[in-house]
Amino acid sequence: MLSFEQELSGYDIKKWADWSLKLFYWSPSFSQIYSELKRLEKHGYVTSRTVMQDDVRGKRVYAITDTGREAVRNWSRTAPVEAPVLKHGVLLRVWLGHLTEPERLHEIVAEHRDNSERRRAEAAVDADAAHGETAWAYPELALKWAERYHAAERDLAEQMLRDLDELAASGRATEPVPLPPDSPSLAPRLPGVPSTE
Amino acid sequence: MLSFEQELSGYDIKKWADWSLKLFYWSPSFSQIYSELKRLEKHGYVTSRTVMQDDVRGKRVYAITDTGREAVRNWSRTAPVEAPVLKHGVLLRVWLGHLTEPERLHEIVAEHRDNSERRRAEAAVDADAAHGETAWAYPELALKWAERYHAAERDLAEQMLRDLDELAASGRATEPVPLPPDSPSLAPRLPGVPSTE
DNA sequence: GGTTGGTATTTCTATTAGAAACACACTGCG
DNA sequence: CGCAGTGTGTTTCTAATAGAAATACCAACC
Repeated sequence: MLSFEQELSGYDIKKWADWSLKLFYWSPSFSQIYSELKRLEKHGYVTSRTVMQDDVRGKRVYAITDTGREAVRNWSRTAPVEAPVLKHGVLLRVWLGHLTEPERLHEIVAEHRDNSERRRAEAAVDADAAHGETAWAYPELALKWAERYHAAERDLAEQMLRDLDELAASGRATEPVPLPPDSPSLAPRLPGVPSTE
Repeated sequence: MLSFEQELSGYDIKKWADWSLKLFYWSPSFSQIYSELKRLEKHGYVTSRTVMQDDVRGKRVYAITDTGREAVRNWSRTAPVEAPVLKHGVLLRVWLGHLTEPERLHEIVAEHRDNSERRRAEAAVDADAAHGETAWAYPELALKWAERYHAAERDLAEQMLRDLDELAASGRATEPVPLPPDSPSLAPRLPGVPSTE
């Protein structure tokens, strides 16, 4: 992110990542960002200086070095093309469809479809904001890709709803045994169990 | 995975996850699987027994308990619908397009398009293998979804290639300064630097 | 005057990945 | 026969990453 040639603090990076990077990559945690910046500086890939905001408060901003720029450029050009990593909780629950009543499963997928459409619209707004700025030509391409990606995700959910309906109509959907009203529950966390005793 | 009612060892789970779950979720590591099975057993969600394969060697297989089945069922029905997590290295490199020569970027995206088509075809084969088995009705739906997902990913890559060509034609693609032949390199790891001194 | 919210960073714990080591069985090959 | 390679099955170690909380200070708002 520093290769865009602006001085950034750890906090700046987190905000920017949440806003932009998040559309096609996970946004790293604060602890990750701050420790990584220190490591990058130790290796000479970035330098830092303290900017005073008033008499008392300062913040540390980082800038990329020539070494760092060449290193990240070299990475981007030569790293192997790897498969995207996906963690799709909704699909996991479809895969485990035998656990859920067909109507509830339908609801879950429908909610995902609606969320996808909302995310598509958000990406469209961001892509418009970047439009025309030469400095943001590539980020704009990524945003346009994100817009289409979420549209595809929405359509895939729509098709899944049809598949689920068809399965229910065919009678091959196995209804699970009903739960007692106060069944023990895993916290909504995946894939493990809560670490609490 | 144990809710499919088969006794499985940690090794079985890893193999199955690599084969099937991987299409829409990450496949957990061995260390994660084995420690999680122990924790699940401590909480009473699974039980285990040792199966002797010959006089010397045995393996530990796990089975879900009633408590465990109700817990995972409850999770699947009530967990909030969360956004899928995506880590798309190729898109990250497009976003950082100012670092790479346009021709090289084109190659990277083209390779990703080809990989997506290959993965689509693989999912199609697996979906056929599951076809018709009532016990695998939901996994089959997930596989069909994966097939369409990879087709969409392929098409999005194709469209990205057109966008890249258009950007290059417009002259707004900023060619990076050439690298000296022996530039320092980051290991192909993201987003940090290698931890070696 | 007190609450809320934003900036900015550190620290702690838990989760997860990844590699390696270990042990044994089976197969193919010279 | 010996032996390399491959697959099953599990454990252990280290590193990476997430997530929450704590700390501070300032500004805006009621």
